[in-house]
Amino acid sequence: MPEGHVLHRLALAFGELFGGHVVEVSSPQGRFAAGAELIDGWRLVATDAHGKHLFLGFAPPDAGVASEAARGEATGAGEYIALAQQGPGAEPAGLRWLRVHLGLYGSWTFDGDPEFHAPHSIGAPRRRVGEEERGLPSREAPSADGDGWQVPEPRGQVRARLVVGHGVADLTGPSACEIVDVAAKHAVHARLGPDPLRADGDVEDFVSRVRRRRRPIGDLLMDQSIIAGVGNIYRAEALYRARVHPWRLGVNVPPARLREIWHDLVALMTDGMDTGEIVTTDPHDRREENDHWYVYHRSGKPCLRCDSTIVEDLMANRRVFWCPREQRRPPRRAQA
DNA sequence: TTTCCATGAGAAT
DNA sequence: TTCTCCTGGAAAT
Repeated sequence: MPEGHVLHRLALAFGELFGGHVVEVSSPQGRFAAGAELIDGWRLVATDAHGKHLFLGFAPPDAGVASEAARGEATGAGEYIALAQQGPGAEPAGLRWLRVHLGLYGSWTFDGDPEFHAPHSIGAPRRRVGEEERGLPSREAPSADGDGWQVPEPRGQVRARLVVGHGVADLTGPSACEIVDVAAKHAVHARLGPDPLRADGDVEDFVSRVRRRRRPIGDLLMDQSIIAGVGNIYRAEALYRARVHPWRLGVNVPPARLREIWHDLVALMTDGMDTGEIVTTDPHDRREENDHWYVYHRSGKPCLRCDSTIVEDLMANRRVFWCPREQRRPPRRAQA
C-alpha cells in the first residue's frame, strides 16, 4: 500500500543503483516474460515517477540517449536522467519504459554487494511504521578469497527481476508491470493530477481541480486525477493538520486552505521520500516515541492534541479517520 | 491452520 | 456501489 513518496523514493534508488547500467531483466514467475524480453540487456537511462506510477526508461545498450536534451547527461555508465526532479522537456525520445504500479501489495526488494549501496525493500505491504527498511541478508557473504556477492534465488512470486553486476531488484505483487512507449507513458501522465513531489507539480492546478467538484474533500484527495500520489494515510493526516473535515465538499474549502494542504503535503511527502516512512506528527505532540500519526488507524484513541476520541467511517469503501473536535463537521454532511 | 485485512484502482453491476 | 486481482503478515481459530 505504498503512497506516492515510495514511488519517488524508488525512482531515486533505481537511478542511483541501476542508472547508466546495462540491466539483465527476467521474470522468474513467468507472468512478465514477454515484457522482460523487450528490455533484457538494455541500459537504464532515465527514471520517472508520477503519483503511484514508477517509470524506468531503457535504451539499447550501445545507443546513445536519443534526445538532444539528454546528450551529455545520460550517455555513460552511472549516468541517467531523473525526470521527476526536472521540469518538463527533458524526456528522451524513443525509450522503452517499464511502468510499474504497486497496487495493494506490490514491493521491490533490493539485494547486493557492499558496493551496491543500501539493500532494502521498498513498498512492502504491512510494514510497521518505524521499522527500518531492510532487505534480505545476502545469501553469500563476501569471503576473504575473493568470492563476491551472488545473486540470490528469487523469494516468493517474483514478477520481474532486474540484475546488474553488483545487485538485484525483485518486484513482487504489482498491479501493473508492463513495457510502454512514450505515447502510452504520456497518456498516463495526462490522466493524473499534479504530484506534490514532482518539479512540475502546480498548486494552482490542484486548487482548480478541487474547486470544480462537489465531492467531499476526503474523496478528492484520494482521486489520482485531482492530486497524484496521496493515499489513505496522507489523506487523513493532511486533513487533520489543516483542520478540515473529510466530508466537507471540495467546492466549499477555501482556496487558501487548499494551498495550505498542498504545501503541507509537499513537506510531508518529501520527508517520506527521504526517510522511507510516513511521519506526520509534530514532535511536541507525540506522547510516545512511535506516535507517528494523528488520526490514521487511531479510531477510539485520544486525539494527541485535544484528547477527543478519534473516529472513523467509510468513504468510497475506504476507511477515513478524523478528530471530531479538531476537524469540525461541515454545516451539512454530503449525502451518501 | 485458516481467515482477515491492507498505504489501490479498474471493471462490472 | 460491488467485485476482482495481485501477496503476505497478523489475527483468529
